[in-house]
Amino acid sequence: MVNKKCIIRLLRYKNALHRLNSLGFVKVFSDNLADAVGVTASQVRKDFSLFGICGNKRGGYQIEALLGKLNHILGKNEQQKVVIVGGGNIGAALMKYKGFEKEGVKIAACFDIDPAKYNHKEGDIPVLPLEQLRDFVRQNHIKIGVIAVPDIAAQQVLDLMLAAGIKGVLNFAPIRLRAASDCVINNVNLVLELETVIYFIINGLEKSIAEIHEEQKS
Amino acid sequence: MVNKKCIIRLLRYKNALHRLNSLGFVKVFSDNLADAVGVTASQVRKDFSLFGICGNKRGGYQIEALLGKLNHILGKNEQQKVVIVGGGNIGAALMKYKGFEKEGVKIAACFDIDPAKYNHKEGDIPVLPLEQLRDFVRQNHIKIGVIAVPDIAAQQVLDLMLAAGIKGVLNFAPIRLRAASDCVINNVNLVLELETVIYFIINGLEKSIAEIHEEQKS
DNA sequence: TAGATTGTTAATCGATTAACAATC
DNA sequence: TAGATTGTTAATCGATTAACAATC
Repeated sequence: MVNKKCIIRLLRYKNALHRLNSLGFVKVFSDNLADAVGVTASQVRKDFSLFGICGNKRGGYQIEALLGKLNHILGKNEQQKVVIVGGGNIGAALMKYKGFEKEGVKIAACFDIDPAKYNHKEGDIPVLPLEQLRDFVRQNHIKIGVIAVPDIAAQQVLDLMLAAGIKGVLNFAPIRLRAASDCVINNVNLVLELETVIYFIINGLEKSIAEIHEEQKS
Repeated sequence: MVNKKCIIRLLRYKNALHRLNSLGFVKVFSDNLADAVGVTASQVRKDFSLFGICGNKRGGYQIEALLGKLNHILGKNEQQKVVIVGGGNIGAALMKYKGFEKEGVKIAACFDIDPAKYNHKEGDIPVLPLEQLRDFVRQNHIKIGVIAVPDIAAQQVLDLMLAAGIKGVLNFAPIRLRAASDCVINNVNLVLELETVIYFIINGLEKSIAEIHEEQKS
């Protein structure tokens, strides 16, 4: 089934293939990819079959063709534009972080209610008044938003985003957001992530820590 | 089985109980907790039974006693000290973020190799030279670290941390870290989190988006 | 051809949920 | 007592892995 974990694997296959490609490799076997990403070869073939990706019996997969298909599925052929609401700690960190641009994700603008944060220096990501969110999102056909505001404001911000046309959200506020079922919400709770580490340190790993490693990111 | 997802549920039960407690409630049924956290009542009782937590047949659970047990399991009775390595975007955001303190997590210090970041203003979290990591961790008996350095430095930083006595790590660098099996590593890859949202927006939700919601954080 | 690898089906594994006896 | 809720066992569900026929 195509769930979040499956997509994360696809993204990792894509990254591994990119590395192999730039090393000059032309073809790859499910086995190699499995090693590179840390899953079984069965898993790799199963994932591909879910997306109708075929290789050559006995001949493995052509890396370039495979990369092309994965890039298409993952939306890597066009730049993906996102907006951030909240120019505080997390919002500012995300704006400065180089990792998004590398993956074809463009942070188009950030919105805040604090005039002290407004900024439109050449080259910088603009930080604009929240009132401009709606028009900006519509004019730029933006579908993805990041919520990086205090808990108390998060639901309101989500509602604004959805009204403006945003379809998917990465939410850093540690609250449960209510949204229509056709809206994708992915929550990242940094405190919770740290608290799980604390638990396993306090209580020892013997109670099967294997699962935390499952989260291994490529 | 006690895995990361189970611990996250426990943390949410704890949060929900805290709210109920401050509203003056004295007892709670598995049903109420299930509603509050968004799981089934069976799941709640199963989780509790895994940790040997018993209620009263017919009478539910005493909130205070239950909170006490969960706080104990989750290490909430003592303040948990952590260090951050990397005072860049993410490290700085984490230091300023108020959410950790509220949950009894104390960021004791941050370490960096860039002297421009060093700082020891009264009241601020000190940013110290990386060379001091080892002594600081040992003297303060710190077991938990956060890696917020560029990918290229992450493995080296992990090795330093482990050598200093750190047992568990929250890692923001998007690479696979190698560590002894008795070390807990929890990876958070912000780019990947956003990329999964992008996938589901591009390809529509019909392919079962249910699972991304599973990540709902309390 | 013989050998190796895919694609898919069946088996396994693990986690969640339902059911229900115990009992307050 | 009758009714409601727990704690636990059994059933279900879903995802991963193993196996193997197809085939290059």
